[in-house]
Amino acid sequence: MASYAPKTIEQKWQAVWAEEKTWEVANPGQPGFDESKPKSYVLEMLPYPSGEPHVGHLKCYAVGDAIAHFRRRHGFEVIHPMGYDAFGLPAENNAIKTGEAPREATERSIESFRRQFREWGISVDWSRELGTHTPEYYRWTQWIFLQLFERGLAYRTEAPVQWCPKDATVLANEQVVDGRCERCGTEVVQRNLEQWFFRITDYADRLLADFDLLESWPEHVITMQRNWIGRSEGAEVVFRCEEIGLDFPVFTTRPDTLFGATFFVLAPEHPELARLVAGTPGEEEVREYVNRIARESAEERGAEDREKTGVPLGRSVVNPVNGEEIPMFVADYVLMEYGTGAIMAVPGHDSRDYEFARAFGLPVERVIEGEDPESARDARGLPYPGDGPMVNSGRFDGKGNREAYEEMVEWLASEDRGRSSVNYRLRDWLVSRQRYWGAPIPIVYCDGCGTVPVPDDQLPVELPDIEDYAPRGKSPLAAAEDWVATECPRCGGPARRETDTMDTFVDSSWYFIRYLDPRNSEAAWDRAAADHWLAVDQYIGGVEHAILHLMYARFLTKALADLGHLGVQEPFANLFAQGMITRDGAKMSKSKGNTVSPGDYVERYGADSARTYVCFMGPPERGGDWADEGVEGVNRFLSRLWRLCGEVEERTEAAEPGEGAQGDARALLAKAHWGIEKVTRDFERGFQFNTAISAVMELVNDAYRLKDGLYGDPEGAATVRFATATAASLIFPFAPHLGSEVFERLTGERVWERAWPVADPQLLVSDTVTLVVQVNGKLRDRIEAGADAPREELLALARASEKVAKYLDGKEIVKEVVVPGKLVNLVVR
RNA sequence: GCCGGAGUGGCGGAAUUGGCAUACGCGAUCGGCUCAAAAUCGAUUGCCCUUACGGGCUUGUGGGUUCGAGUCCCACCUCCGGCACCA
Repeated sequence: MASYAPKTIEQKWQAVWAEEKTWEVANPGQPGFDESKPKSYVLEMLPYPSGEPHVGHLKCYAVGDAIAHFRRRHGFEVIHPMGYDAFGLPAENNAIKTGEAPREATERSIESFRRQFREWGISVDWSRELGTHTPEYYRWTQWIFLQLFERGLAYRTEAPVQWCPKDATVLANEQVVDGRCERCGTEVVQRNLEQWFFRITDYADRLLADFDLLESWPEHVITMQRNWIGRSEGAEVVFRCEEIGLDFPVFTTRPDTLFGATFFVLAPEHPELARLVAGTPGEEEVREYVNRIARESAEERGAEDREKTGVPLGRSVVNPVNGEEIPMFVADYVLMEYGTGAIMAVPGHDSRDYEFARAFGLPVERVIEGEDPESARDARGLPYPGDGPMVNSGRFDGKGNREAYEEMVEWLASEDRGRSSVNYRLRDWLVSRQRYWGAPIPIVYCDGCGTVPVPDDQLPVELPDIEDYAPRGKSPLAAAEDWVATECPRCGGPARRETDTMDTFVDSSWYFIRYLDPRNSEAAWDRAAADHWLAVDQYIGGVEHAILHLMYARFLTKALADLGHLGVQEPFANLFAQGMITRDGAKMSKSKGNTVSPGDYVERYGADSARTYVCFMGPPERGGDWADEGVEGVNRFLSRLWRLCGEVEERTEAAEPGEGAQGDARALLAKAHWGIEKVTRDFERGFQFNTAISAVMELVNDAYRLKDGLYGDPEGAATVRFATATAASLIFPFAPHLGSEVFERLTGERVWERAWPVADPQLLVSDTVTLVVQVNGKLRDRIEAGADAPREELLALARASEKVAKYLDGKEIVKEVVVPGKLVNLVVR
């Protein structure tokens, strides 16, 4: 038999799957729909097609495909689609550099991704393939935008955004890393621009509460989202500046410390700042400070060890609880983006306010007694963040601060000077981009009618072809005059199109629904199809999307459900976050020159080896370092299985082993059933593919060790054949081509049409066990014993052991511990 | 600083409920096959002492619980990831 030639085998089976459309599934009501089977939606995050797929893709799709195969063979109708998140910056940046249209570069990348995914043998229903950059797709992205717009969930307003001066464009928050432009490394600055937003903050509480609806998500992903949403309960309290007659509300989580407020701080961006200081002696100094802060980058302002700075305003506000006048400051440690952009400062109980008070010589007052002055920063134990009895707080003195909290809020509400309030770190989702390569926002501006949505029957608003992609502070689309100038859909008068495009996260927030009905030209999806397949039963992807993509998709699902278009509240019932593959301990990057191209390994060792290796290198949820020797090792194992198959094919007849297997035949049969049990359990217990694969390796190793002694008798020969076919069946989810080939050669059947094997429980237990004998907890002997031997017999065996005897000599046995079927521990003195 | 994850051979990593530590793979050493090499098949491979027989030690560190701890409890150290002046 020829040596293992993965390419031949892989091409053979890929052709079968493509011709027979093996992995295609029908929707309810369509021909071929099988209503007897339960459905399972297995989905990997769709790739952004840029250049070639990398090892992260290989791992993601290898893991997802293994799950899809496993579920199919458990009787599920598995939907397993594929598509491309094809709008985005890299293609556009390439266009700016080379002039090549983003569409062309993108189509080329898609072609390369599609080819490689087919070469990997991923079991995809290709009839559902989609690209988010096609008018057939983004027409419905625009429709979703309009749905949100009509319900007030999409709105336009002026807001500070991150601006990269070098690229002359706004950046998404996620494109700003440590205050710098991800692309060119330039420090970003804030600018105020008219922007479109989605009202995700309306859903903050439901996004938190509905974690309860999820079946299985990694705890750390939920925690990251929880932190991102950043819900804080507290109170809004109004401080009044009598001099100019203005109210300043603040948000605080500690209304119980109100009596300790000794000053008041506004953010440098606070809109009332100019009015407050107009005509005061300090006006110039305040303006200089504000300008200085405005010029600073986010990186400088967020620096870890930054000293507290600020300027007094020469104004004061009145503390509503005690009528005290406290001085106002402007300081950059107060952020305009959070709360009201103003704080009451309680240096006695807040470390930041304390630092500021120290720097400016402001009074520090204690209003809660601490218990442990020892651990505190200054002699009086301040600032003290903990609980305790109230002091210096008027009628609240002596009460517990938790109790005072409630009463203080009630009292403020009755005086109309405050109320309980909840604040979030989460901001509304800024979805407009001054970019070309995205879905145009379907809005028209008319002098007469204002902001007018493009009617559904005029969708899609197609992205026009342009010549110059360079950003100039506006979307490159603004230069496409013919396209911008349009008619108002409402009055028919002259109007101008919105020239911003949508954040690509919008595209990828609903693609998993479009897969369910991808060719529908009448609607974004058929409700019955969506109801049948949703939610996604198993979602797989990199943990780098733990917050943004997953939260946006959750939000959009809820919004669409509220609008009556979906019947689920959560899109992804189960989430598996795969770990990142590194090379020489470092993240792969072109600049480091440490990238691994899956194509090279597929070419050299075959797709089965590459796929199996990424599943074998360690627990898939953890990262791992790519090692060429590791791929070779897996390739050796698959070659071994291949050679075993060839030999078994020649030397044995097709047969099921009988009941009466003895000796080595029985041992090998038992090992095969152990392997079935082990692989099945590893799948069910969180996709522990590394140990599943090692179990198949053990089975193949045992077959090699025992085969020569078994070929002679028919029972033994049948057992070797069974063991080899079982190994093929179990490795199939990881190495589908070789699994199919070996299984077909040995059984004449197609492995994916066979149900997943079930272990015979009788073969999982053996008649004898190795009894471990310990003296004082230390291993002294191992003895073969009957599996169900009673306690006395095991003790007798243990005492009879020569190796044990010398440790008992002259000692008294004070305790005998017997774990039936496992061990005896003799405790001596 | 806060939140999460992890520390086991030369390396990646295994270890049901507290019961044989180091499965499987890599690497290394030796042997069969070969004129030779590759491939392959087989053997050995945690550390220390010992010619050997055998013995001792070992899961980041230090304590504890237990007949028995990689696993449970307490304290600490290190590394990785996320968030970070969020009032």
